[in-house]
Amino acid sequence: MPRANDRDGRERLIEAAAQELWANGYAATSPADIQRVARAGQGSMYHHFAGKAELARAAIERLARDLDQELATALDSEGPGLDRVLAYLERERDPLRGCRVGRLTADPDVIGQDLLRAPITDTLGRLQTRLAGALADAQQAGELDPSLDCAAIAATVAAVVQGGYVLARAEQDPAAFHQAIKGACSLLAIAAVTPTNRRPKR
Amino acid sequence: MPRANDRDGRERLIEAAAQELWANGYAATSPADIQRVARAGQGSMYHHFAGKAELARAAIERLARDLDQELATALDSEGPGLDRVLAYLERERDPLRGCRVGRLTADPDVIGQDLLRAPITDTLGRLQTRLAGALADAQQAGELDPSLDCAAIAATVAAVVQGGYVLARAEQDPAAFHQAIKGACSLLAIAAVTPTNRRPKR
DNA sequence: GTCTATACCTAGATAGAC
DNA sequence: GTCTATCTAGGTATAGAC
Repeated sequence: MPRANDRDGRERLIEAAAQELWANGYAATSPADIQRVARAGQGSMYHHFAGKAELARAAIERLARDLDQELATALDSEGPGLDRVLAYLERERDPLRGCRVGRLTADPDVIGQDLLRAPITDTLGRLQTRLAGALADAQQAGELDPSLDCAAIAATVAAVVQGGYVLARAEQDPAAFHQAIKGACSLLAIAAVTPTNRRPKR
Repeated sequence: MPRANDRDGRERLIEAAAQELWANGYAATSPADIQRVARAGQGSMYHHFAGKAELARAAIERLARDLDQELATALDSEGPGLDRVLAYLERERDPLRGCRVGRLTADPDVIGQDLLRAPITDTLGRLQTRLAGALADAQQAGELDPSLDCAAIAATVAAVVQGGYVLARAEQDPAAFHQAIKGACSLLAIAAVTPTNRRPKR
């Protein structure tokens, strides 16, 4: 029975693979890298997993599950819908590290294998569903312009975060990420204070 | 002197490398791949370039220059500032293919070598400068809420596009990209129609 | 400039001992 | 379960002929 601070080899391999995938992506991560980080040998890895792809699958599911749980905590909380969306945008992050889930979409080997891509599709899909729900709450409460398409705004909000990582990595400067977030918040603020009956009914 | 339709080996190598980098990224692109696409041998490639990194450098500069020129045409045109920003957002793209420049930020080998990263930094930086300029024009013309920080909104707009690619690739569906764009356009539309004197001067 | 041959290393995986 | 040895293919680069 595995203990928290003395995990068995299988668990160490999954966590090492997750860490390497986050840092380097799939193509640039080799089984040897993972074994070194996990302090496990070849035999151990190939005993627990059929190969690189299967270990990556477990690691991606882990990364996706962890992020999904964090987002559930952040977004399904109590409080006004708009506050939840803004809190998501302003969540503490390490911009230069990139999104542990979104960054894998750059890897053709990941995108091309349904088993590897599915956790990514799910997590980013659930994120957008949560955001859209919070935005709908905001509209219900009269906090947000009711003419807006919640699903579209949710996609925009998720995209700003994913794209913010891209800009920050391109400039090697976290400020680029924060700029993009700031702009998104200010646009939402305007959509929030706009009178709901700005447009005539016909 | 090279002709357009019978380019020399060097040119074919650069274009093949650019194509492979766009499709697969740096780590997953091998010299052999490039040679096959370029219909060039080992000797040819190593005659023209010192190695994979140098060829990639030429290819990334090519990709970045081409995109930069396209964006200059699209964004430095005549016309109202806000129209130019919306035209940029609605530019025709292949969402599943990803951004030829932005996608390279996922590659640690690219981000980690200044010579490979510089064209990416430049092109995305110039994009944001152009967007900020168009937004400032819009503010000058009274088309856009003057309380907005143009640089921040420019970063947001650029991020929505980059992130839209991520979402589309995650879902393997171009609709995800278009949703994110649609939301951004509708937020800008609200910021556009908001009266400029909504906030009292003091 | 381009070709072929060669070299060395790593990726990825298997086999069998313990 | 983990270890070591081994294997094949491919990545990356060099050498020298043409």
